[in-house]
Amino acid sequence: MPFPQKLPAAFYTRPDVVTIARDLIGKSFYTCFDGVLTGGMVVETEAYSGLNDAACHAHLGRRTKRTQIMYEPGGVAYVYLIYGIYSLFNIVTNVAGTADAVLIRAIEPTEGIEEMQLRRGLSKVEPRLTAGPGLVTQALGISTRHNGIDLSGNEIWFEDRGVQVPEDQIVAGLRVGVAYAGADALLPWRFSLKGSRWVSKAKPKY
DNA sequence: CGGCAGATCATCT
DNA sequence: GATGATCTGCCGC
Repeated sequence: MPFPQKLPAAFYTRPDVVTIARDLIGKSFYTCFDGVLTGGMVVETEAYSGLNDAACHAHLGRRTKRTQIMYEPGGVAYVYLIYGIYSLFNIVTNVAGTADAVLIRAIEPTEGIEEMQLRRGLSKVEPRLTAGPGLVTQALGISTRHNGIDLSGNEIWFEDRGVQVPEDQIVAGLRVGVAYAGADALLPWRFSLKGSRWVSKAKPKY
């Protein structure tokens, strides 16, 4: 099979959001706005499930203006503003009517590094470039105006570039910033690439 | 390096 | 009216 290959809709519509979050480690994440290509390899994700996950915005089928996009078929973006400052990017997964999503928390930069430095206001290439969910979106030029965008298009998409990540190189841990979710905060639904300096430094409150 | 205050606003109660 | 799937800068060690 020739690489690179844009991830097909079938990758996102699978039913297990936790599996999808794990599978995304090692895939490539790109944006191309006004002919400017930026991106890198996904090294950290978190899974959120509409069913049985109090940390999910769409917990128990909650439908609000903000969460409605999560009920679309897998393969579109869910982007929302947090703390009035940062846009967080998620991939909606599973079939229509379900509300699962994968938060992209960190990437290892590979394409358009200078442009990403410009967007982040950094003169050096360091983890602060893309190691965190609010930083990835800044570096890639993503904001809430991209909420709902289709990942089969040519502005925001994911690719399989043939990178093989062995199971034992993927670390499962607690999600960050979801202490409000009670027992569900203990779900090991955060995945990261072992040893990568591009994984965010944030630590779960447990 | 660790802890903490502050930024800033769309969304939801 | 309160809060958040965050990040930065400042302060003290």
